[in-house]
Formats: sequence, structure tokens, C-alpha cells
Amino acid sequence: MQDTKDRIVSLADQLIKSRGYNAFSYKDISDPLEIKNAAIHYHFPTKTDLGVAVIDVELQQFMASTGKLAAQPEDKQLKFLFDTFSRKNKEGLVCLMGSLSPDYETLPEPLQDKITDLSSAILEWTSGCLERGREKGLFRFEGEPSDRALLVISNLLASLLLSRVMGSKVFGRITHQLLRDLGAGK
Amino acid sequence: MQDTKDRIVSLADQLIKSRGYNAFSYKDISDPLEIKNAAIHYHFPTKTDLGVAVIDVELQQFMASTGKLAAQPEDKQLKFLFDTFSRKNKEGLVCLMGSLSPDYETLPEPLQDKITDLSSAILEWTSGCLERGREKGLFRFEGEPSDRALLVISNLLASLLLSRVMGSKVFGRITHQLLRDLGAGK
DNA sequence: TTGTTTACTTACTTACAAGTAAGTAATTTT
DNA sequence: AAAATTACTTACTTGTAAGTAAGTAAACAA
Repeated sequence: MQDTKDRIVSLADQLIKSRGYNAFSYKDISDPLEIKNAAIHYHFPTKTDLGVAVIDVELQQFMASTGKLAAQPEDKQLKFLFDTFSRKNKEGLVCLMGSLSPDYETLPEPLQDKITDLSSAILEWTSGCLERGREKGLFRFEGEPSDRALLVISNLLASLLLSRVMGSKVFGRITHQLLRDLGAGK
Repeated sequence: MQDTKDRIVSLADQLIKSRGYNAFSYKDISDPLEIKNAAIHYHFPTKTDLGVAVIDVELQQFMASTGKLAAQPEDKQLKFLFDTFSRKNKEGLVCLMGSLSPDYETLPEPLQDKITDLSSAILEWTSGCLERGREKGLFRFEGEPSDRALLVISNLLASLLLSRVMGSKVFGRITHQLLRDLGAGK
């Protein structure tokens, strides 16, 4: 069955987003799934392989979700991005980038490369969304769309981190300002 | 000598900002300082004690630096905050909050409490700075100063994280937009 | 000058992490 | 029916982490 393999990836994903890559061990996966640690090594020979698989799944889900939304107006599309982060905030999780980037220097190269891929994909999508949205008058902002996209992503990422430390209401306070600055929903 | 103790804290600070709290070990400190790991335990019985000391020093330095700037105009004061982060960016480091918040759930309680203290101090100072600056016409923004402060801190924190992954130019691209949105330096 | 404190080292312990080699039971292929 | 593959388990190994108990050399205090 593909079942166990999927469950391992899914649990690893949760663990990275809740405790960080360096802070979780195979035991955190084998115990709840009631399997042995060697079973994880059967599916993912090294922890690096598991980490890469987690990012791969995230990237594929991102591509699939945004692909389905492509026909919608850009403010709706951007709302999808905000909703994704809002959901994570409610679960007390941070995003993959927010979890992995502080540890970036300690991560094996294949993982570093995957993180770069993921960040590029998110940045490109957001840039395109903002650019087309501004052309249609759905957003109002100055400067390059790619720079503004960077600012949006930066805020979403950090609002999850700060919510952990300062309380979950912080997320809404930050994103509210962010959307106002974009002239969205006006 | 206080010398060794200070060097331990200083190295631990660098290690947390470059590799993360869970990813550094006493060996990373004892080797370069050419002491034994037991020497670190003499000054800091547990790793938690060392982590707390690192945040304490950061908090004291922050208080001292901002105290000295209190008489200056608020745009100059805010520039100090940006410069602090810009320096870290050039060294390839992230800020303490950026490094510790993803691992927050895995950290011992005394450390969690200290992080909360640090975040409160930075948020309060930035809020005050923005509020007084807006009254004087140095800044232009809508909404509560404390909400806007949250946005500023969020961006500074995340711009260091994203710079790691996407290249150090990202920092300038984000902060430039940020300052423009504040109507600073106009 | 003797006793105590400071700042360590030496030499451990305990725990747990990632990873592996060899075996097995069930399913699938030939 | 026999052979091979899949999805594991059992039982390790190796490495490294935090932490500790006991000893020591130098400085200082009585």
C-alpha cells in the first residue's frame, strides 16, 4: 500500500511545520503510526530524502491549487493564498519556508535546492497575480510587482512566526494592513 | 576572568543566528574557544541557561541602543532599526526572533518566556517610534501604530530569512517598499 | 600560611539520533 | 508451483548530544 508512505510524508510535513526539521526524529513518526523506524528508512533511506519528499508534495499541491484558480479574478486568487496561511495559523503551524529558512545553512544540499525551487514558484505566482490584478484595477500599489510580491510573502511568512510568540491575533492584524496597502477589496 | 563567559555567550548568539538553537551543540563552542564542554557547563549548567543569557544580552543591548537615540527624530530612530537588520543581512545572519520562533514549541519554558519579553520590547519601542513620528509628520500611514509596527517587524524578520534562500538583495527590495509605504524619507 | 573560592580539565554516563544488515510473511509475477 | 518482489520487523551499530562527579592549579582571603 502507498498508504504508509503517504502517512509518513504527511506526518513529517506536520512535524517540520510545528517543531522544525532538526527538532523532529524518526521516533516522532514511527510511534504514532505504530511502525518501526526501519520502516521509514525503507521508504526514505535518509532524512534528507524524506525532507525532499515533503517539499515535493507541497510544491505539487501548490501547482495544482493555483492551476485550478487561474480563471478567477486576481483578488480572489490572492485571497486563496491568504486563506492558506490563515488555516495554518489556526492550526498553530508555520509555513515550510518559515520553518526551513532559519536552519537553511544546516540543511543538506538537496533540501536547500528544493527550498529554492519552492520559493521561486511562490514568488513567480504571486508576482504574476499582482501584476495582472493591478492592470485590471483590482490592486493599487507602486513599484515592481515582483518586489511587492516579495513583501506580501515576507509578511505572510513572518505573521505565522510572530503569531506563535505574540498570540494568534497577530496574523490578522498584519494581513489586514497588508491588504489595505494593496488597495485590495476597496 | 569574565572573558570566557562573555565569549561563550557571544559565540552562542552567533550560532543561534546562523544555525538555530536546536542545531548547535556545546562542541561548536568549546572547539573554537579551545576549552572543554564541561567549562561551558560550569558557566551555564544547562543549554537553556545559555539560551536565556543570549536573549538577556540582546535585550540589554537593545535597551541601551534605543535609549541613546531617544532624543533624535523618529525617522532617524527607525533608520537605526533598519540598519541593525541590514548589518545582520550582510553577515548572513537572521535575527533572534526569526531564528527562535519556528522552534518555539520545542524550546524550554524559560526560553519561551524570554522570547516573549524580547518581542514585546521591540514591538513597544517600534510602536512608540511610529506614533510620535506620525504626529510630527515624519511618517504617513493609516491604522494603529502598534499594527503598523507589527508589519514593520514582520518584514524585517522575514527579509533576513528570505535573503538566505533567495539571495541577499531580497532584503533591500523588501525594506525599500516598506519605507515607501510608511512615507518615510519623502 | 592555611583555607576557600574560581575557573577550569579529565573522564565519565545516559540518552537518543540516524542508519543498516538480515530475516520474514504476504502478495505478485512467471 | 516456484521465484521474485514488496513492505515491513528484529536487532543491531555508530555517532553525538547534554550533562555530571571528581580532581586540580592558581588566585585571593583570613
